[in-house]
This record gives sequence, C-alpha cells and structure tokens, in this order.
Amino acid sequence: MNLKQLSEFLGLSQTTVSRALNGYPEVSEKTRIRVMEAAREHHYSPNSRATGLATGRAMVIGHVIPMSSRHEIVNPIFGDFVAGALQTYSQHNYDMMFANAVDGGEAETYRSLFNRRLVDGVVVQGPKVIEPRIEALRDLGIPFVVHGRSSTEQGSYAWVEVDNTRSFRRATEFLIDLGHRRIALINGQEDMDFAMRRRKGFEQALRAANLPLNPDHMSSEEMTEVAGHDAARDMLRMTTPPTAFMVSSMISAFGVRRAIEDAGLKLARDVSLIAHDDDLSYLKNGQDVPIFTATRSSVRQAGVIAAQILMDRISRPQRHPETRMLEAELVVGRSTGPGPGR
Amino acid sequence: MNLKQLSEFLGLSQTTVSRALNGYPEVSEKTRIRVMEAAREHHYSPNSRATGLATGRAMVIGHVIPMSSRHEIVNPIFGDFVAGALQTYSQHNYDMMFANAVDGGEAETYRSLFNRRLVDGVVVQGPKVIEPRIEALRDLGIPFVVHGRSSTEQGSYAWVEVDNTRSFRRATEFLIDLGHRRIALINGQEDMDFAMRRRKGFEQALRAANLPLNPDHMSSEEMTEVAGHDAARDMLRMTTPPTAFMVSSMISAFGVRRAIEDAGLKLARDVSLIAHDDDLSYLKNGQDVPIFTATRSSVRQAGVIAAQILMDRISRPQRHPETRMLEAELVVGRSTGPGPGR
DNA sequence: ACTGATATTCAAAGCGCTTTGGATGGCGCC
DNA sequence: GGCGCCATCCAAAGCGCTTTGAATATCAGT
Repeated sequence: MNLKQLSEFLGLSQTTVSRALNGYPEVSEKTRIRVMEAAREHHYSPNSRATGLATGRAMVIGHVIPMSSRHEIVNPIFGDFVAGALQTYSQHNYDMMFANAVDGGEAETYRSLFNRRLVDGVVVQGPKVIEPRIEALRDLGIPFVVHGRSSTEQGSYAWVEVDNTRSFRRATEFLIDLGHRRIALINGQEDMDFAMRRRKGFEQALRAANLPLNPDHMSSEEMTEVAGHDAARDMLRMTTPPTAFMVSSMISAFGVRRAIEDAGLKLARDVSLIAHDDDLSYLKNGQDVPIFTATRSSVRQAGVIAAQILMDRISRPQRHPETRMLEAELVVGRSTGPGPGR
Repeated sequence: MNLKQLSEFLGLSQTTVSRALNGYPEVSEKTRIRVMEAAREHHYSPNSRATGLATGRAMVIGHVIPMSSRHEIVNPIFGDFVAGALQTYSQHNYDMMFANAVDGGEAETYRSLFNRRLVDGVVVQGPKVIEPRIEALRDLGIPFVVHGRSSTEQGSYAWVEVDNTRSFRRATEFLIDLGHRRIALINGQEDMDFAMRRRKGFEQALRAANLPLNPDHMSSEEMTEVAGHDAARDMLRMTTPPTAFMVSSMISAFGVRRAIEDAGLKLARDVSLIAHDDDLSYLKNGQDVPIFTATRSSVRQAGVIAAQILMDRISRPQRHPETRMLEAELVVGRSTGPGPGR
C-alpha cells in the first residue's frame, strides 16, 4: 500500500493525504481523521526512501565501527552507549545505522555514509589523543558529536565526556587520605584520550602530595581481566609492592582482585582498589554496598546526552558546538581500607 | 555531485554513466575507465535513497533492540555478535540499522522497518522459550534469521545456534568423571531459550549418572557478577554444599569465584567451576592456560554465520530456511580439579 | 445576486537513480 | 554503394514521496 493507492481508495489527491498525515493545517479536521484511520487500517507507512529523496533528510544517524585487528570498539561499553543514544534517537524519530571501516579508512567511511545520503549526522566513539577524524568531519561539513575529546585537537567541536582527569585525581587523593603511599595505576591503552587524561589526574594527585611517580607502578594495557591480573601480579611481586590500585575498568579490576587473592592478600585489608565503573547494565557494581570503591559515571547516560547534542546540531547547524562535561561520583565500596600503619 | 552533473561533465548520458559504474557490459572499456576515474576524482557516490527507490532494494539489514526495563539485550555479547554480522554485511555491500522497540511492540517495530522499506531483512536476537516474534515475521513475509531457537516454535525458520544442551551435558559429564557428585547450576534466566536448553543438558548428565537433581543447587538469574556471587554464596553455606559449579557465563563465573574465595575455599582444589565462554574480544579467558575450564563458542563467529544465512535468504527467498548448529569446544583451564576423596 | 476572502483540494514538477526500448554509427561483406 | 550486424550510447519513464502554484468550493457581507 503506497500513497497513490491510499489516496485513490479515499478519493482524495496524494497532496491532501500527505498533508493530512503530516499534520499540515490546510486540511479539514474531518478529512484528516478519515485519512488517519484509513492509513492505520491499511498498515500504510510511507516509504522512507521516497520521503528521504523528496525532503533531503535521512532521519538516520551513523555510527562507524573500526574493524581493526584490535577490535577496540567491540568493547564492553559499546552496547550501553548505543542503547542510550538509540533511546534519544527514537524520541526524535531518528533511526541508527552502523557501518564498518577498514583500518585507517574511517574518514572515508564517514564520507561515504554522508555522501550517499544515508545519514544526517554521525557519532565518533573512542577518540585517540591524536584523532584525525575530527578535522576530517569538520572539513566535510558533516554534523557530528564525539564521545570524549582529543587533546591534540584545537578547533571547536561538539562532545560529551566524563571528567576523567578530575575523577582520577579525586579518587587517588582519597587513597592518599586513607594513608596509602605506594599507589599503582592499571590504565587502558594510553593512545586513547580518556586513558591519557586519567593518568594525568592520577599523577596530579601524587605530585600534590609530594609522592614519587614510580613508572614500575603504572601499566597501560587492554582493559581485560587477564591484562589486569598480569599487571597487578607483577607489581605485587616487586620488593616494594603497591598498597593500592587505581584501575581503569571494572573488568580489569576483577583481574586485579584475582592477583591480590592469588598473592595471599586480602582486598581492602591488605591492598586497596578503586575502579572506574561505567555503570553498565550487565556489570553492576554490587547491590547495596558496591563490590569496588569506584568512580562512577553512566555510559548509557552519556549516550543519551551525545544523541541530544547531535540532534540539536543537525537542526541548528550554525550554532556554536555544544559541549558537556559530566562528573563521575566517587562511591565507596568494599575494596578500600586504611593504608599500612594506620 | 550527482549522476546528472557527472554525466554532463563527461558529455555522456546518465544511462551510460550509471551502466559504466555498475559494471554492465554495454559500455566500452575506454569510457568505463574514463567514467570511473571522473567519479573517483569528484568523490561521486550515488544517493542510496534514490538507488533504493529505483531498485526496490534497501541494502540494509535491521536489528531490533527491545528497550525494556530489563535491558536484556544490552548485554555483554551484543557487541561481538553485531561486529561479526557487520563484517559479513559489508562484504555484501549491506549496511546495518538499529531500531528500538517499546516493551512488547517488537513485532510492530519489525513491520515498520520493513514497511518503510528501510531494510531488506532482520535479525532476531535473544529468543525466549515462547517467542511470538518468529511467527509474526513469517506472517509478514520478512526475510529473517534467529540467533538461537525457540523450543515452542513448530514451523521452520532460519537460525544459527550453539548446541547448548550438548555442551552443558558434556561439561557436566566431565565434572562427574572427575569425581564430583554434588554439582550446582548457576544459569541465566530460564525464560530465555538458551538457558532452558543448558539446564536440560545439565539434568541429562546427572540423570544418566544416577545422581539426584537438587533444586537447591540450581539457580536461574541475570548473568551478572553479583547474581553469580550471591547464588554461589548461598549454596556454599548449605549443609551439603556443591563441590562443583556449572556457570552460564564468564561474568557470573567471576562472581562465583569470589564467593568461593570468600568462603575460604580454593578454586580447582576445593571447588570446581566450568563456565560458558562466548569468546568475547574484551573478555578473553586467559592467554595460554584458560582461567576457567569452559565450553567455548565464539559469538562473533555466530554473528558472521547468521549474517551469511540472512544474505542467502534475501537473495533466494523460496529456498528452505537454512539452519546451522555450532559445537562448543570444552577447553580445560585452571578451575577444575578432582572431586572430594579422589 | 455578487464580491472578495478564506478554506480545501488538486495537478504536476522534482528529488536522483535504474532500466526499457530505441537510436546511432562503424564495420565487413556482397 | 547498400546491406545487415554489432557495439555504443541515449531519451524517457518510473520508483513513492513532498511541495509549489493554482483551482475550486464555501461563506460572510453587501
């Protein structure tokens, strides 16, 4: 059933039917109701490709997934971020499209999505410290929003991010206040911008307390259980092992906890741990009392906000790009205790 | 730059340019090369909405995500399955679209995607034991493939699934062979078809060995760390606690391990554990020696296969729906040991 | 009854592509 | 030179919608 058939059935022109369905004023209420009911009865839904051709709008947002050997985006937070964004999109009658990019060809994929008029805007996930995608998108004139920022990027662009530096600084200070002096950092890969910022906050806290920066107590790896375990195990075997860990993800934290227990130590009593908790729906940090003391910020909520910013950018492109800094809250759980000698 | 402009630039008709680009034979090799180069230079890519209108094909596959209160699809395997599927789609020049459904309105969302001609086919994820979506899609005549099956569904449909019953039966038998007699099951929610099948395999193994089925040693919960922990903790406190656990996911297994250690027991020595491992890219089960003994099956690979089946269904709709049963392999890691008294 | 204003409705053009059914030109051959 | 036959190329219709500009119906006011 298409517009033509529906209008013939109703004995009206396509114009009138189209206007009735799209809420234009120059159609009487009586016919509008008649049209609406007929449309529902016949399960009429407009062909979105034809609509798109005629209006020039796609009503779709694009996300690009790099299919690299490192699978970096196929990561635990992916699902939740997307779920949040999708929720906002559908409130605005937008749909969401995914495309994948071969290594390094991301800019080309974005361009292709946009040139083929498949999407009205795109979302950039997982920005690196050096992130060429941002400038490329600006040059192409594609509305976009970044989840995170890129430290080397000078120009303005729309983004939403949790304040990684501040939250890691604050959490490290919390450990220092508890009496810890040898604090280790189990970080994500530091070519990722968020990881670089977390290290910055971590180091700021140590410096402010006049504590030394020990490179042996900092690791930068994939955020997996095994990598977390191995890094922590190696550090705990040192002659002066850390007494506390700052860990960049809940999953790494599971590994760190395993290393602590394998070493015959007890979490909180012997060794403390603070993790970053993205508040993932399938990885809840405990019910009443959290398993881990954590810096918490919902990545799903970040998805909601990113989508809102993008919707706004599409409808008002000439405005200055909106930015939004989120605060992570520090939740105290069962993985932290006083430092040695307290 | 559109077809008309490109053809004017080349001094050719739109017909010829279109044919040159799409590889039709009735155009000379010389002009084809000329056209191709001009297209590349001018970054011409055909407007996919116009192409879609003209051809009747969308070249897009739809996935529907229920935005329910339980967020069941925003789960750890989501990203990997999608990554696998996307890989296949792009080999076939398809893109991927997501839409969300309000609770219970999934059939309507599928219909809408298809009626609006946004997609040529859809993927059904996370089927329940009772799964009305399958019949609905068949009635609507939409090409589809299911990741998993639905036990109550009689008719034929395309699916890909790992043999859950068999893998859980085999793994349980492995524990019995090791000398375990009191084996617990920490399962996912058993309205999900896969979970129901795993329980079936588990029970088959116990019955075949003449072991009693103890309801106190079976739990069915969300597959989270906390739920796994709590279920295992409660069981370990019983007067006759289990000596081994079959666990439906790696994440639950982390929680079970925590409960074991909290109880002052040692994994493998005192209590054994076998987990199901979806081989997620960010949740690797160890490097050389796996952390957990596990039934392993790559969910990313399942995504690849699901997409292939769907591509095939779209191009040859009259064929009998293809089905594909995957085998999980049993990998022996460091979480299993002999049962008591061995 | 007539006018002008207002409320409804419509025909047709246009969005950018594919594809059908020709048209054109060059070639070997008698 | 005239014929048929390919190899190339093209004009135009059509996909299903929106939107412009115009036509028609309705009605209050004189």
